[in-house]
Amino acid sequence: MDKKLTINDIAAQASVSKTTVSRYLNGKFDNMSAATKIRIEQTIAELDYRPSRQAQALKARNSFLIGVSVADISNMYTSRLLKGIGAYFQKTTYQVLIMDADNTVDRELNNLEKMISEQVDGIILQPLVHQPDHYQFLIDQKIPVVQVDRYIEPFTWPAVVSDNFQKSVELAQIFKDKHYDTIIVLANHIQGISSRMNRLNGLKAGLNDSPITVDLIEIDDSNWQAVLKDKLHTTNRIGIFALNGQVLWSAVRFLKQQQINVPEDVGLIGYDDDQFADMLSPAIASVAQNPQEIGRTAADKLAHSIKDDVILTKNTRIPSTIQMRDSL
Amino acid sequence: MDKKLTINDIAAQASVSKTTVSRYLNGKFDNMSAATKIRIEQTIAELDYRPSRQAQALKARNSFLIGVSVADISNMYTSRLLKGIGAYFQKTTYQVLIMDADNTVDRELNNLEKMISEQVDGIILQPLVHQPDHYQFLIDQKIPVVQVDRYIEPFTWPAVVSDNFQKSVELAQIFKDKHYDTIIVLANHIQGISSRMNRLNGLKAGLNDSPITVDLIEIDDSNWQAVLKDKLHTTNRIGIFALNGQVLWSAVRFLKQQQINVPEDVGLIGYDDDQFADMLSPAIASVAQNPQEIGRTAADKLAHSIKDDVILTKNTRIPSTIQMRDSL
DNA sequence: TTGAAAGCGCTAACAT
DNA sequence: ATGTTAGCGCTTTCAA
Repeated sequence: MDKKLTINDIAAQASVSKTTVSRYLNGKFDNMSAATKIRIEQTIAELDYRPSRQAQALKARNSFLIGVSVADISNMYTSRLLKGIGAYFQKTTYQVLIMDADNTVDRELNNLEKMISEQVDGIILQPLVHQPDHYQFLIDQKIPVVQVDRYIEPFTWPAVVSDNFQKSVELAQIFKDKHYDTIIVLANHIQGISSRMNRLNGLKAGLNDSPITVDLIEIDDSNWQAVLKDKLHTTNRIGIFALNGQVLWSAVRFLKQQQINVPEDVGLIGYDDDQFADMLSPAIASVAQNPQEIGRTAADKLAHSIKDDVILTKNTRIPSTIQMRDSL
Repeated sequence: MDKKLTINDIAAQASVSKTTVSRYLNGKFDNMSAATKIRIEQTIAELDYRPSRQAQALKARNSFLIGVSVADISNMYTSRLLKGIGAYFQKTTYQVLIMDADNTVDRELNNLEKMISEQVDGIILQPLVHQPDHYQFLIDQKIPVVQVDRYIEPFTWPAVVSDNFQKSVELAQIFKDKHYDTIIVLANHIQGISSRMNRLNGLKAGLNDSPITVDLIEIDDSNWQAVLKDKLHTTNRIGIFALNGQVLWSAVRFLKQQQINVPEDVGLIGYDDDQFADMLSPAIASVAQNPQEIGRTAADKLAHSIKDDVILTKNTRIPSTIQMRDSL
């Protein structure tokens, strides 16, 4: 493999100093003769030279790198989140370093340390842990961070999330109108995940003036199916509220397998994966978030936070919508 | 914001030269007194210092960055592909720079140029264009590249793909056994996308000893629904073969809306999104690829290609499996 | 209008 | 066992 081209090669080839080439690269044409400019331009084109971002970054003391840490890269919420983030930074000089924590705390930690080593200029974080002290090392770095989807408490960094609590209050009203007796909230490990907690708490808050009871089942629990089956043995009207797409599909699969009919035997609504929910028979009601907009907004906030060196700790809520369908 | 720590800060604090610190960082303890080692260790821990990868990379003449260019980040195939790639490089010193071409040729070009500027050590590419000359600038860079999912022809870089052709031959046998008369292949723009072409051509090859005809409908064509509807007006036994997940769901939605029954009126099988296909009624048969393994394999090939500076142009096929279900 | 030289944070050859 | 020094590719004074 031949050696990489450097600014010196261009300088030599164009018979100017590298200072002048550097000026050209940075658009400083104020005091440059047209002839020189053209010569450099042609040389660069001819040799197909591209300046090293490594070296530029070293000099500039910032890397033009944005770190993005997601909980699990392989779900649709994340995909769409990344779409929003990527589309934003595409138009800028920043590159995006995406790291997948794979829902593993150690891995997230490792990823964040790598980001620091990469001298990232800012981080978008979907945190796995909700205690701020877990992230103290990051706080100490004073790198701009924007949280997405969830947040640690108390607020240390701004967060861009869905209107989880409010939407669950709305959902509570629907359950009341439809005369449900019991709501079973089905979730992954919920403790400390603010989005999930808010979905649960919003529901409880919305139902606290009614006799409707709320039960939580975490599907990380290996015998959740038995527990759920047990709860379904009643003449009460029961609704299941699945707190994310993955959990929703677990529920659908379980109900199908148990030959429990929706909505006759039990009502069902879940978060995310709206397009698929629509295609089942019966069509499943769902709460549709807007992860792409969450990503875009977070990217925008981060960019401003980097540029203005200003620390915003406000929580931004992106509206989601309840899609009513036959399952409820 | 306070200035970043450098190797000089550690050297000063620990009263050694930065060379010694550098030796410590690189694990060269051969000729280092235990006392010095401990002192440096403590200083680094105390100040929470992390060496700058920018500077290390500049010195080492490589960036420890891997560029990944995907056609569209927001679909499940891609998510799982990235999972496999990320899991592999997680264990290495490489960072992954993911860029979404958003199915736009210009954007892919822009992304690849950015990767070159970042001096990436290698690239994993899901190419949008199949003419090698479109990528000539990349070929000229002599950066190791591994293609995934599809490939340009003639082979310039190694590719890791699914066994598309072979699996379609298998599928052809199923269509024959089930006495179909006509197969409608439903796809996105197919020209030049090797994976899609191979799926179509494999089917044709498998059917060429039978009277079964094959029709292609591209859903990029705005009136594909009318065309499809028209073809369905026959007493022939028709099977629809959707070449990816997105297309499959378009088909499902169309059939549902037209109240065309599967499998009574028409047979249906599609690529990808296997878990969802399973939950519909009737359950949809599908060809399940293994994108995570494709990603892992591509990452592994790329890593070797970088390390050994060896150019492999072999095509690697990762097996997929046909999941037969009620829809066919 | 242009160039020489210093320096960004790090590594490595060559001292001692 | 440790330090001095040069240099990676670039930008930026300062000088001419």
